[in-house]
Amino acid sequence: MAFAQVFYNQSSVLRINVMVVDDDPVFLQIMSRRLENLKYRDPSTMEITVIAVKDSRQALSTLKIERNNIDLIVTDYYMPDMNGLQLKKQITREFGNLPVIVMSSDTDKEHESLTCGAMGFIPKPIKATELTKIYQLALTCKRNGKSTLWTENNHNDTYVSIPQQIQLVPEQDNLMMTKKKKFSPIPDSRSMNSSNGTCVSTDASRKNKNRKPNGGSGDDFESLSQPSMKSKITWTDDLHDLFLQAIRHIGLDKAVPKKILEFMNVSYLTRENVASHLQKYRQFLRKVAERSSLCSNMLPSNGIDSIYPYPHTREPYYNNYTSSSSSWYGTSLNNRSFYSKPGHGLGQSRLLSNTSDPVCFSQMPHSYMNQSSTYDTHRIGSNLTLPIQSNLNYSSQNEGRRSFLEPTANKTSQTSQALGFEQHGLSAINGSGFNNNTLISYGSLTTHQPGSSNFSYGLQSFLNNENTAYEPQPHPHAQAAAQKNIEIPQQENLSLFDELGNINELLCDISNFELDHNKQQEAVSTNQFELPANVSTEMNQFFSLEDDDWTFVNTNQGHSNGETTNNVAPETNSQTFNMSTNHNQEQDAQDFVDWSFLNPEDLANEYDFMDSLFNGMN
DNA sequence: GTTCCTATCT
DNA sequence: AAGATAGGAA
Repeated sequence: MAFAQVFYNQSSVLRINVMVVDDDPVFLQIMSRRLENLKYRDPSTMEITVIAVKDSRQALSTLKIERNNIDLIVTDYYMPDMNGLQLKKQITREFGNLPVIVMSSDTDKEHESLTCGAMGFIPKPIKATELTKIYQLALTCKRNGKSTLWTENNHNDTYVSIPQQIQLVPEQDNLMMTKKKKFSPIPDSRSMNSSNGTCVSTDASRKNKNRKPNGGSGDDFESLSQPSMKSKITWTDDLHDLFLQAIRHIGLDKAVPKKILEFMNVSYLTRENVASHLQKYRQFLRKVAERSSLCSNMLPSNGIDSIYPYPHTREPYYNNYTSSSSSWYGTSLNNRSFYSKPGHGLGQSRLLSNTSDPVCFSQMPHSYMNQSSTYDTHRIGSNLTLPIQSNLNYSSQNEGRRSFLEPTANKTSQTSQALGFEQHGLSAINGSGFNNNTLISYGSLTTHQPGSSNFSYGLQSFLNNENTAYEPQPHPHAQAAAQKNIEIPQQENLSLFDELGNINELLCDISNFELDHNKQQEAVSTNQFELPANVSTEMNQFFSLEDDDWTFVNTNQGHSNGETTNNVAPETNSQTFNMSTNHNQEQDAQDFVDWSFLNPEDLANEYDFMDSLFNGMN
């Protein structure tokens, strides 16, 4: 049984896992111990486990394996190589929206931390009350299965999940109370006029056929409050990356606005924002599909290659698409697509494949990082400061504007989410590293349709809006209780071919690999597909590297043998913590909680190894 | 009643 | 071009 399953399966104990990152070993140990000692009250129902790592690299390495099991990250600000905020950003890029609290003796960093999306800031030295807050925050995150924020209104051990909030630009702060009156989860813009922040009745909204111009022309209430505070959201690179991660996580064919929004967990995003973006995204995909269909008819269709629009072509993408296109993304493809870059794969959606390519294109504006207006700090009865903000920074309009197809600047590993990483569930360590949600999503097996598009049916169905039934992942909290019944039936069907589906989605350049077409056909009928071992290996490596995602490789290298480590139940009453950064751990560190499977030092070594591989490819 | 999707608007 | 909104439909 996969580790993650067992991890949650042990009992109904709500396990809270906090990763503490600090280069000061003394502080790290003290902090970790004190945090662990916070498992107070009722240890039979809750338990806190601290994963202590000494630097950002180890933190990232650990997350690559244990992303799903870590509920909260508390990091020092000043650390070698990468400071806490840089770590936070990297975490967001690689793993999505995980709650991060920054701590530092330099209180000047509070503002920066919160601006940059940290969930909270704790000044050092840390008081006991802060520790409690951390614990509560972790607990809340765990229960919520998502980032949490506290506000002045709800700091009494209550919480509001971020998606329920609408990000307000600072000028809108005085609307906060008004908007908060209604806490319907993920408000529909039919109820919430997002252009002015005013709640209107659903019926009125829907029946209002006279659209109000942006900024609201004299609509009584909102104009009184804040005229023209239309906050048209801008899909910045980070935001878009998160969007892509969500889609890849959920599965292309199952990605609906609500689920995407949940995954993204960005405070100021509404479902409508996502829906709108999704619509554009689908339009783009459709276009690409059409293009590829046209081109595929002119190219031999063979195995894997057949799923790839222009597998052998190394010409710039725009060579295939002339300026005759008048569509917005056609223009993008021609003029500024990332894939216009010669030598890169063709027909690849930047939407689908955030690349690890180091080439920098237009610089993503970072000015928003310094916008003091992007958040509103709140003291919550302690020194722990929490922003009314999610993990992404609000980017004012016209900043960071970019096409779907524009590259992400300076992204080196932005989409390296583990295959199968799940925000709420278990899958990272299920032995395969696959995303269970997407396992059966994309077969890429429909290439035998004569004369038709070679796109996978996953994509086709997605484009056709053939959403398959989506089964929401229960939150870990729920899982803790219901885990016993959780099966991963797809796991037995796990095959590289499932990955191919994803890869197809990712549209990586896989021209160097070929599949036995007959084998592929067979797989179509049996839904059981095995690649030749050598091919599989190659593919694994290739995909892992190409997609900047080598977790898959790592997790299959015996590092985390779930069977052997899973049954080591964290001792509820243990007062220990695992100083996992040290091999010469103190005795109490390994008494009960066996984190050895993710020995950060080993991970760091692998990281080095893979990093060198990865860099070597560039 | 909510969410999805598409068309349409800005 | 990019995002918001309306309204039918599931």
